[in-house]
Amino acid sequence: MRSVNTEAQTAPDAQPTGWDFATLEATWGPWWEEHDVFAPVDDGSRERRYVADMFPYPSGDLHMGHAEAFAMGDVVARYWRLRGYDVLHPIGWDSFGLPAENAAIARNAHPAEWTYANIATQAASFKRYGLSLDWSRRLHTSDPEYYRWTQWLFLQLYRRGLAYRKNSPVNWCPKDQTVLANEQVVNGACERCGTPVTKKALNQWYFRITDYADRLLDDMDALAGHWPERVLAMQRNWIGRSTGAHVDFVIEAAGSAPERKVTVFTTRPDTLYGATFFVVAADADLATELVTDEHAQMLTAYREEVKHLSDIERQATDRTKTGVFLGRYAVNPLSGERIPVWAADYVLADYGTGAIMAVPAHDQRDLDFARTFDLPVRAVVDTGDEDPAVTGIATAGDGTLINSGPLDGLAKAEAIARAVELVGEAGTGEATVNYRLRDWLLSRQRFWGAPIPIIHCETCGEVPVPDEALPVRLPDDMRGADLAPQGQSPLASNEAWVRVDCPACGGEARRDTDTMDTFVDSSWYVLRYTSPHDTEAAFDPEAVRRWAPVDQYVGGVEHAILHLLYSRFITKVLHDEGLLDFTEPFTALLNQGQVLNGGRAMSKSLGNGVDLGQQLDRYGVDAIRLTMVFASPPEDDVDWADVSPAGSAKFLARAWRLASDVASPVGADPAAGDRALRAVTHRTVADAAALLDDHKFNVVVARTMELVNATRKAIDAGPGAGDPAVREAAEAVAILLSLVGPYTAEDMWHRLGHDGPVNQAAWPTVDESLLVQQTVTAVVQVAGKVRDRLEVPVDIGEDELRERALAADGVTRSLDGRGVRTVIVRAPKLVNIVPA
RNA sequence: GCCCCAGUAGCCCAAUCGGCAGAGGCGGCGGACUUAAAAUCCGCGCAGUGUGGGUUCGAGUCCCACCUGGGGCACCA
Repeated sequence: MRSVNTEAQTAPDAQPTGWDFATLEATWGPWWEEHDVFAPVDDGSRERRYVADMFPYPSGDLHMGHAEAFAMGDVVARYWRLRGYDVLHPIGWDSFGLPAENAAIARNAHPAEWTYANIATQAASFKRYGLSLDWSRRLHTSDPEYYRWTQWLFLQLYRRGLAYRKNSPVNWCPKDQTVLANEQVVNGACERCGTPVTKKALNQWYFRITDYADRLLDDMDALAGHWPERVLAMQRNWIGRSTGAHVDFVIEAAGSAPERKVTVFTTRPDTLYGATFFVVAADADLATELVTDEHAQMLTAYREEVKHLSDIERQATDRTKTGVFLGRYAVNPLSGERIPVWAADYVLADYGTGAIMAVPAHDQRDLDFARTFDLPVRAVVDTGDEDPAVTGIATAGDGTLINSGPLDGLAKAEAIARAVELVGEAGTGEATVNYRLRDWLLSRQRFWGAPIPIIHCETCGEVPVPDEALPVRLPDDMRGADLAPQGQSPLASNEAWVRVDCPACGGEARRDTDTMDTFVDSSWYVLRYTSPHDTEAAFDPEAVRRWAPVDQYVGGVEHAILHLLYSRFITKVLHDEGLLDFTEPFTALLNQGQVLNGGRAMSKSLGNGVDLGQQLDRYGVDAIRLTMVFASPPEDDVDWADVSPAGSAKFLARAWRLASDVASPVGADPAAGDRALRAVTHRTVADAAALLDDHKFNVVVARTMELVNATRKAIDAGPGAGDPAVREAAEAVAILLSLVGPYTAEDMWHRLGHDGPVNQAAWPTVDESLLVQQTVTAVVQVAGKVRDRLEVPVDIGEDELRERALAADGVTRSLDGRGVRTVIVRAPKLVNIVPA
């Protein structure tokens, strides 16, 4: 059985000699704070870089996942500082949200109490964790000074027509008693609490993110190579652009119902002649509008039935198709054929036009429906497969058009183009594009969020709260049971808060009582970091120009769509508003993996949780950070059962001891030092830079370990502790180690005789001449197998190397009299002799 | 079903352009020091790169097919 680290199984280890992490932490933590080491200078003397970690939600204390993510971000921030950049590395809290409200209800408190207590705990933990953050820019999205500008942002979108209210069936979480955005529904369940989501017809606020679908998609080209490919793939998938055509069908008059036109969206206009029936979404208004009196009762009953299905049930793909005939007929605009109109729940009200032409021969869903209700199936593309009417398997591949009048004989792609032309000429259709992406439902019926800054007036309608009246503050007299979910926002019951004079007419009016999705808060915070104390604007355009966009963003892949898509959208809106000169907020993205234990995510129910605080107590901050970084590439998961924080501590102690052993004075000229050790030092530093640029932090640690080993050997069994090359190596170790073990590295740096912070040291200059080797081992292969090695000068010529290789003992032995067919020479490293 | 990513030693992981499969660590084994242990130091690599083909003088690396694991999308017309 696989072992799992748990508190119960771990007996205290003895600490490695000399190195005492508790003392180092107590010494250097306060010293960094006192000397304000990590705030950017922002005076333009150095090139600026902006690195941000996805800010935390203040639920309890920091956990192992935070420890990993922030360790990664800090490597980048510290590396860039060493490379001479002026680095902005801020911290803040995503401090609105449901957990605070639920805690407040349980404890009869105000959500702010729980929230700010947790923030204080987390802030203390962040400081202990030794992160190189600029604390002066700290922000909390639940501060009125912040959410004032979130409300301002809402009004920008409102004024641009990008924020609107509509009545629509929306996702409703019965447990949390609030609506959810599409992005927050995972497999038909609430992303937060796992409760199956139901549909509810409500009037809700939306952001028109679909207007930006094309740009969100196309601008990803610029992110390729800098963002993880899978995140881009997920966003592409989510936006789901599909090209096709709108085609108008006339629905014939029937009884009292007049003739009317209904448009469908199809990606396969080539199959128009194969449409044998017509389907509208059962839950769309269109269904009730079309149904004849005779069939109305059937439809009502069917709609009732559909309404009671959960999303999970409705989406089961193996479910038998259901639907009702509406008593009407649609006319095919090309063939003139009359086809029956049905309502069914497999057609979605909010995708395309909520109506489709059904081509059962070439669409599996339509075929399933046709077979259930015994509707005709007519193949119009000869794909070479068997007849779908017989097999029950729709054919979607390429083929030759048949039974299709003017399209007969064309291939699929040609037929699509021709069909679009034909409907275009007839004035009954056109090419179009459709998206899976839906508008962003942002209103929430909960308390702990930024109130939507709209006032509802009977005379004037929707009136935006004037900018100077912002923020619309949350009342501070609501607590405990006042906040209990009740199907509408708790704010609605606070009459004193709701009643307000209309800003337009002065008459009696009421505030909008919904609050904003917390993803609105987090969609713009990286802009706020550039001027967090600005009281005149959401952000100072000058400051944004200096720092933004974020050069390196770090966070978990769980936000691959949600937060990242929303931030990209908001950035584009602010760009269109003329407030930003860039259109993407995050130039580069790094997704750190998860921290697992025993192959599974840590969880209470599995009992495999590892407490960060206890790990820090036991091994020290540096050892935990080092363990996180060294375990694997940043984007891979770390399994705590597979790693050894004790081993990390051992290495840190080993590195740290080097500093005390160095016997040459500060400034000793390394040129006089041992060349072999110097070559290792300079090679390591040069490689580390390339590896860091490539985010291979685990390899940087491995290379640092090598350098430590080489230095140890030089002290004990080489030129000795007094050699200046040993000092040079130890200083390089301190600098490299400062990326992941800041306390240990800082102490080393000072023991080595330096006064300033190690993170303000310069990245060591690499002496290229030390990287050049005099001789190199050339490998001699016979038929691809290594048969000999030769020490040769690096600049050996091809001919000479060939001769020496052919004369090599191993070659003669291996050839054993056989002749030579070809000799491939790659001077100076390799010769491959191909025998005859 | 479609789309992405990954399979290297008992384990975590390295391996610029296709060029000696092993840098680093964990574990294991052996040794030095010790009355003993801890700590420290030294030494030892045990797999031929998921499978099968292909290209090449040469493949962990490139191509094709497949297997396994992880993730995303999925009644989206």
